Amino acid sequence: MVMKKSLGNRTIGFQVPIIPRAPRSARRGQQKKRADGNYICAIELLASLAGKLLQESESSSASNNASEENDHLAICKDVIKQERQDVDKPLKAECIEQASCEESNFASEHALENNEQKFSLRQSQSQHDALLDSTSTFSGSAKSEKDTNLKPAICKNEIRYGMSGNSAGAIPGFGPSFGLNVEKPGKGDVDLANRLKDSVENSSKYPAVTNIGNQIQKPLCGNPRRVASFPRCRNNTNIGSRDGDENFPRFNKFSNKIKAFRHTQRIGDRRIRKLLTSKYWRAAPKLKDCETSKADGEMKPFTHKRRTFYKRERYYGDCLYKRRKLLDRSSIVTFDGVFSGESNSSSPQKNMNSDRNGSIAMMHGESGAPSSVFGSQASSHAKDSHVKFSIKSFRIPELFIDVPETATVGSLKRTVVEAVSAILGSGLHVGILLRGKKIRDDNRTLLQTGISCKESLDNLGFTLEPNLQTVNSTIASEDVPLTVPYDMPELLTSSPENYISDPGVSDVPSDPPPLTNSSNDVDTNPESISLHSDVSSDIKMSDSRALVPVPAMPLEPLAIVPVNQKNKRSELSQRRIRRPFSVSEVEALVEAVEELGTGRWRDVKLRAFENADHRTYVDLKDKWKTLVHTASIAPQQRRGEPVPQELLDRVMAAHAYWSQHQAKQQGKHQPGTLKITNEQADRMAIEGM
DNA sequence: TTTAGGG
DNA sequence: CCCTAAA
Repeated sequence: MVMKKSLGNRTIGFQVPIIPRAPRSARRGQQKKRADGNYICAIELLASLAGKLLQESESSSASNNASEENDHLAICKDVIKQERQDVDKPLKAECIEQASCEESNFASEHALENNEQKFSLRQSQSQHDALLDSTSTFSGSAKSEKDTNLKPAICKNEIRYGMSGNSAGAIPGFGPSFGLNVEKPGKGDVDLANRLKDSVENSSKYPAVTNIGNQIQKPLCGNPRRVASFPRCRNNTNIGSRDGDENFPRFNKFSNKIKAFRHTQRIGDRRIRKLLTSKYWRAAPKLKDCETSKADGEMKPFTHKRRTFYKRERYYGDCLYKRRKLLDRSSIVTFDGVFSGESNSSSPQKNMNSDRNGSIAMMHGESGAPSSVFGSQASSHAKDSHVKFSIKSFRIPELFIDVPETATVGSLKRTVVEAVSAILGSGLHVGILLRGKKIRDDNRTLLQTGISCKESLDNLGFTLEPNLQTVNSTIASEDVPLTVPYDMPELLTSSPENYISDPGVSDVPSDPPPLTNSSNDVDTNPESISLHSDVSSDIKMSDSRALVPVPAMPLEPLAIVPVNQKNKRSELSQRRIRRPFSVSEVEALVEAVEELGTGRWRDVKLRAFENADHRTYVDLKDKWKTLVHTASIAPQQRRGEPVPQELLDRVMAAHAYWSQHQAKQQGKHQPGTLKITNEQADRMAIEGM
């Protein structure tokens, strides 16, 4: 039998929490075995690490893992529960270092709570439970540790891990729930550059710090990368690898494993890719630079206010730096935004509206002033008016997974991951939905689009879509004032005025590490980072975490077939931006057609639109078609920029002429040859020509 | 890749 | 504008 699972375009809210966990089995230092099994996935690695930590901390009572694990689970759950109770208290504490594991747990937990309902995968209950368990376990282990000396180390690791995960970027979409606030700062940008520099510089240092952590930490570091690798990044420049390998001797082991894993994955990817490549998924995938994404992991840290944030930056510094190079442009801006965003973090509640996609909450505020109330709207769209977005989750494309009945749950998970990673691997970009409709015009301002109104906020949704590598690169919408990044494949654009960032989008493409951590996306991209930073508020933190945690599922080769015709197009390829023909273009077209006829669009293109890359011969043909139609209908019925009747007459004349001449006899016409039929002449006479 | 048409 | 079958 085949199981079909459909993710549908649903928002998957909480997946995040799940992600982090690795199967318990992975936990106890059994990594070796894992390696053999192809299964090694970042999660597992993490789990293993966690397990090691536990072992050590718990005194190497190593005996039976199983029982211990179970205990851990129990513990975790308990802890979680407790934490939940405590949850309400703000996470404000700046614990970057101390960042208590608890918090992290809490975050994930919280995320779960919030998102559970949203969880769209219709997994069998058992699977679901399994996921939860694994998650719990993971956190649990950490928790148990907290009392030990290791605690600090662990915490650090977590943080780090999270960061790296962020860089990995990835999947946010998929699991997406993350909260993000976007805001365009407008000021305070000044420091950004410096900050960035610092962060970058520090990034190199960071490793050292990490090392202090000891073995455990090392592994962690490795994990992120691993994760990164997951995604099929081939090119990986692997930032991680470099640093990691050098710094961490042990890492090599991992890397080997990882490689193996990758290998496996690739194979799987291929399959997927094939599938993807099929008509529905044309866009798919190239993997861009995977590097950045590497890490994954839980993203806890996210929020811890600024401090944390900075740390993160350091961690990722390398990545960021690279990214920056790659992306350049607006990234910085984004950052700025982010930083400024911090101020926002005000009330957690901000995010609260979720549309049906469950994803977004927007708020308006004047120049960054936190509008605590969600709808506060853009009362005045004054110049500096800003729109704040808190994206809790993204809608993802529907996925169909076809797996043998005999497949294991683990394989199913892997399959899902694979499918997800396949999509992610191709890169994502964000789509914006307003009242269920996609907004494609990136050049429109939020105001124009209506996104700034309260109502629209309620009906706003963000989707993650496979990125066409074709990047329109419109991205640099520098010219465009407010832009919704929507089209941009990779980068989020930060429009000068408003900025909406799309978390993860850009990064994602680069690394789709399926596994993990979602955070990466966000982190990776400067933009995303910025978003996160904004989120600093406690609540937000939790949200962000949620986002981060992307599911870690091991991959196994299963067949996943993205189907969805509905989505197919929307997700894969962006519809080109509509660009109405101007009168002058119409004139040029008419002229060319008069001379060349209606069957030589290629020539028409060359003759009259050679320099207009956005006008393909198909476009010209279509335009001609519409012109003919336009000319044949009453002027009142015509829409758009009116075309001079004179041109329409010529269109009709040419159309008639070439129709009669069976047109297309290529070649023979000399310019000016067009003859006007009587009918046309009459018409012209009537028109007064 | 182009054409030609339907959507 | 998109998508495709044909050529």
